Amino acid sequence: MAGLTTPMAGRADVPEVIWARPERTGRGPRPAFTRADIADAAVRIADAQGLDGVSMRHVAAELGCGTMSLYNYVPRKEDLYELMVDAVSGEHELWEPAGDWRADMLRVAHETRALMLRHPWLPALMSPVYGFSPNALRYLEHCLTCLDSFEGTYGTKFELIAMVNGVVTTYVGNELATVERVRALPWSEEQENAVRGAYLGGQVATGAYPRMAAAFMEDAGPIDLGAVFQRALERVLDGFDPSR
Amino acid sequence: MAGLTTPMAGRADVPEVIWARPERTGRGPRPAFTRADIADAAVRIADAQGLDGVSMRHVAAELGCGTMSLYNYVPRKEDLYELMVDAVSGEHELWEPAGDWRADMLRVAHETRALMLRHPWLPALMSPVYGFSPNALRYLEHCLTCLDSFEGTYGTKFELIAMVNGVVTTYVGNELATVERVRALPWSEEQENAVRGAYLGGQVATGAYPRMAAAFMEDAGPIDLGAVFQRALERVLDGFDPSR
DNA sequence: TCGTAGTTACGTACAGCGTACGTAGTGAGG
DNA sequence: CCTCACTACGTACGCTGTACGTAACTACGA
Repeated sequence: MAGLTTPMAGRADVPEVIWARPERTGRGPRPAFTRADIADAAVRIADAQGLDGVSMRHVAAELGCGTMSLYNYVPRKEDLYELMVDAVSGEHELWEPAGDWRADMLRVAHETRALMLRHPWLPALMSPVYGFSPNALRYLEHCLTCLDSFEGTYGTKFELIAMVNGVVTTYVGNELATVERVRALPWSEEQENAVRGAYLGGQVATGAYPRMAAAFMEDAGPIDLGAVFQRALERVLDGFDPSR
Repeated sequence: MAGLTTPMAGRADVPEVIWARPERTGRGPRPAFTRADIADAAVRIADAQGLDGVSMRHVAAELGCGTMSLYNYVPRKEDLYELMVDAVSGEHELWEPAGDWRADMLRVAHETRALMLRHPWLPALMSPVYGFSPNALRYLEHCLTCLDSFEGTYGTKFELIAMVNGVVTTYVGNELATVERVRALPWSEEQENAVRGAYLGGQVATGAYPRMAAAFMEDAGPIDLGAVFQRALERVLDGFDPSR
């Protein structure tokens, strides 16, 4: 019933976790690339040209093989994304926790932010990808180790980790979105800001949004995204901290 | 220098906030549709077929006009998305706050969750879209009104609103991702879960992740996503609450 | 009153995408 | 040794966003 197609080849017609499939089965000519080769090529392209540059054709070209050959390694493009996320997840440093879960989780969060700033396409892939890749498991275990000193069930620990990761992804995602948008648009940042600022100012000036108007009066200095990030983290951790 | 092309028509070659452009300028034949018509058509398609169904061709067909006619109203597809987000943002009820910012923000969050469950494509559009559409401004002003009883600067209020919205988007996004993924995949949910569970169980059984293994031992009941959402919100608000 | 300029409408076309399918060649297992 | 699972990859299909050109329409300035 399921044997009508080639049994092992990764054609997309049966559920599959890519990590459960062995890289090499023995039969046939030996594959020209490893999964790591493919992931690295895709990451290289995404780092240089953004996520839009990651097409099956481009990755294949980067590897120097035919487009369709990629499908021998990766049944669907979604799996290529999973490979990419796993590859950069391997960059997480897995240090020995200091024993203070609050400080340790803060450190994890800041390192994750740095990772995402290094690979700006990562936040966009964090939500859709949910497979537990090898490096994701290692990262999760590391977070749990940081929480050894946290008094609570594993359920609560998972909720803490999910919350911190969610906040990091959201904040860095926003941080990057503004930067990337500016870089992608065919006109200058000044033009963009001028047009949007003029529109927003005009709207607020109508008097329909009195509190927004008051907020504009109050705000003076430019916002420090790093400080905003730090405050957000502190508050989230406060929400889990029974001692405060 | 910028007058080489048609001055007013929304061809994408100069920065522009779609909301600043008047729907009708006077000259030429009167437009066959309003922006609301277009937004509604797109929302209808997205609700029925998901965000992938929203292509310029499909929306045009739903409206009963040629594909390229859409570009008279919407210079780029991104603007169509902005129209969609604004349209459903109009569904936010703007009630009179009770005066307890914590309770009021909780209510806002739950209503936003309901809105997103009604329009499952919304979380996916929340991050990329950052324009201050009319209904987004109304929503923001409403949140600020809820925070009248909150002691803090407008800067802090904005951070609170951003945090709550971020948490809602993230959580509902995850909630929906699992549901949508199951619906989109060509095999059954049981098959999917069996395959992924077997893989995950195998990994944990290797002993490489002792805390993950312990967590699996502990967990018993199925997780109630609504309760997880509620707890996350409470904790986030705790982080902003000086009285706790 | 009449041109004309600024619009609307839309067909055609292009480059790019993911990927189904078919075929040819390779090499280990029964 | 034969067979069969695998690798490799060219071709092709249906889909996408959208640049461009043309024709019809209408409000405004002269």
